[in-house]
Amino acid sequence: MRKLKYAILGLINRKPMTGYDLMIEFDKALASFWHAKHSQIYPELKKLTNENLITYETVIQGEKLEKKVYTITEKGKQELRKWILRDEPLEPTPKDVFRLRAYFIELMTKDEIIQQFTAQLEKHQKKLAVLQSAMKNLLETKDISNVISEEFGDYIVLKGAIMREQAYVDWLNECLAAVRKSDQK
Amino acid sequence: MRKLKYAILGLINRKPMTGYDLMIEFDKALASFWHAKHSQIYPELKKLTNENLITYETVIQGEKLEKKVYTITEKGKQELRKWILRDEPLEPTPKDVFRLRAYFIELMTKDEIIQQFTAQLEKHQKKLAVLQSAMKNLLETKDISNVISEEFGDYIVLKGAIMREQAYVDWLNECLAAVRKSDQK
DNA sequence: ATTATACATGTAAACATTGACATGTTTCAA
DNA sequence: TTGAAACATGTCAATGTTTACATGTATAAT
Repeated sequence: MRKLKYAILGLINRKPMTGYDLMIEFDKALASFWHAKHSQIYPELKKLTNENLITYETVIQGEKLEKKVYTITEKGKQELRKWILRDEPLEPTPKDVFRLRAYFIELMTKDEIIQQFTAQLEKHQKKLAVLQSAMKNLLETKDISNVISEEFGDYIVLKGAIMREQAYVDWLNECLAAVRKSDQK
Repeated sequence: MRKLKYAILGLINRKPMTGYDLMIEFDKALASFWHAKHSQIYPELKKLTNENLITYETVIQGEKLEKKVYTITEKGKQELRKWILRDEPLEPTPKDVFRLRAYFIELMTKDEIIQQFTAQLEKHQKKLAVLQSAMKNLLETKDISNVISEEFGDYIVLKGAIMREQAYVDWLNECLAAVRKSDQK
């Protein structure tokens, strides 16, 4: 499927970047739906260069530090455009270790269940708060009135991330309520 | 992390099973938060056997078809119990190809955006309907009053899957509404 | 009887991803 | 000025996952 290929192609299409820049984008803008380590990014950039989907220009930073600024080629743009319009079947549901633990709830005592779910709830609430503040910032600094724009892309994935986290928090709260009101040990 | 290890251990702990049974469980009961192909399951069963976490008994099905029914050992139970109580940091958000496409929305025209989001919405609505009917069935056939039971485990993960799908559907609807009401090409 | 589907178990190559190893420069604050 | 953090690029081994290869039995319907 080469999904990383398209993630990189899409980012470089937005604007020319180095491998390091890509790494930062994966950790910031794309963090709520994608991730890649630099050890995966650099070899993929080499591959994409060999396939003539991107090219690079070496730029000197300061005195002698070399960096490679990658730009998408026409061929790259064509492939990216073809990919974005593909209609593929729904992916299998993503793996979720906490749900796996939750499924085997019979292995815990009531106190342990409450402790596990509370800890998870706190983590997701924190994450939700971060996303909400990112949204506040986005709405203050960016114009999202144009639906066919990078800004609108930024907006909808952030909105989606918030709704997903909210659903997770709601679920954890419902589980906790059900467990707390039960009259078992 | 050996997550598959614990998924298998947890399932075999619920009741003795063959590799084939596990495969079916991954596709049915665990489908909303885990998956594994038989090509991954059989080698892992061998590994767990070598580690003395499970043992098997060969059973003849019909005339000569041999199947291996695996049972968890005391050691296996101990490791499983230790795992379920671990407090680990939040996993990175799962990858989602549709969100990746959505992020690069600037590559599409308004009509293409509507077409893409509508297709995705239909798929998630179908999935949601399947989950809801599974829930209806679960509530009719199982007693979930005991919070420390396999049935309650089945219930909460199904509930979580429904809430997650509902959030996805809501998100897609919001995106579509925003795109439709915009007055661009 | 035949045939399709489900049951049943494996291996091997390719691909995707992570974690560790490896190195060096630049910038900014104390 | 010195030290930490950020900038910058790579490789390699191990692990995780998918796809394809490979084989055979049992069961239920036609």
